[in-house]
Amino acid sequence: MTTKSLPQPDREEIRVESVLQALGEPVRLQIIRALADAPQGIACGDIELPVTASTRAHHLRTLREAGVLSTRTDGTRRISTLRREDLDALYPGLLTGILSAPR
Amino acid sequence: MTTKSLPQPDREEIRVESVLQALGEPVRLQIIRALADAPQGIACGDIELPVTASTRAHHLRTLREAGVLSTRTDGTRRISTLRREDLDALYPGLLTGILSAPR
DNA sequence: CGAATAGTTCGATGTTGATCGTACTACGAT
DNA sequence: ATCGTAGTACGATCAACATCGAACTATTCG
Repeated sequence: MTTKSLPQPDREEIRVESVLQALGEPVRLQIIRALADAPQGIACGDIELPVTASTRAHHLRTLREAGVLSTRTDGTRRISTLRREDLDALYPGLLTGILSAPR
Repeated sequence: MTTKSLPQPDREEIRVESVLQALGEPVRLQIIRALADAPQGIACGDIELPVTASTRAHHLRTLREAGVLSTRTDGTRRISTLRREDLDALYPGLLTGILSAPR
């Protein structure tokens, strides 16, 4: 069992436009909320979503490339976690504000 | 000199997806930053933007309909202000987090 | 009134992006 | 080695949207 991380921007490369654009999509917001409830990370497939697997992969890639989440490989599974520390450092309050919104 | 406000969603009608999507566009983010620096409001045309007047109007409408800003008519001018109170109440920290981002 | 100014609306165009199915890769188990 | 599972990559399609120019509205000024 190995563990490898997928490419993602460094903290200083994260741009607020990309983060906001990434978060401004209903399915992706749903993903973020699921991740926020699972600080230890969650397998992509375990998130209930109204889209097919390939669309799900597309959204996860978008979020990862924007710097919103981190993905590591664990066997055949991909475990994603929110990059809470980086986001809080860059945009203090942003994540909390978004997550406090009524669902 | 009359003053009339343009239609906009009530606070409880504002949806976080719309807000994020509205903010996730470079030109619109530029507008928001200008508004944040002008609490008393600013005329649309006085914001320096790399787009034509009609595109500017389009973005201002998007932001207004998302609930991000308020526009009132003042003579031939349209004065826009950030709906900071509403946004802070709905998503505490969100606006601050966004505005604290490096330009 | 007519002209100038500030801004919007409309229609067209090009680009971006969300979605899907299919084919593919990687890993684990039998 | 073969099979099943988890997920990604690719190509196509369709909808959403950013942009522009031109025509329009509304207000102020002369």
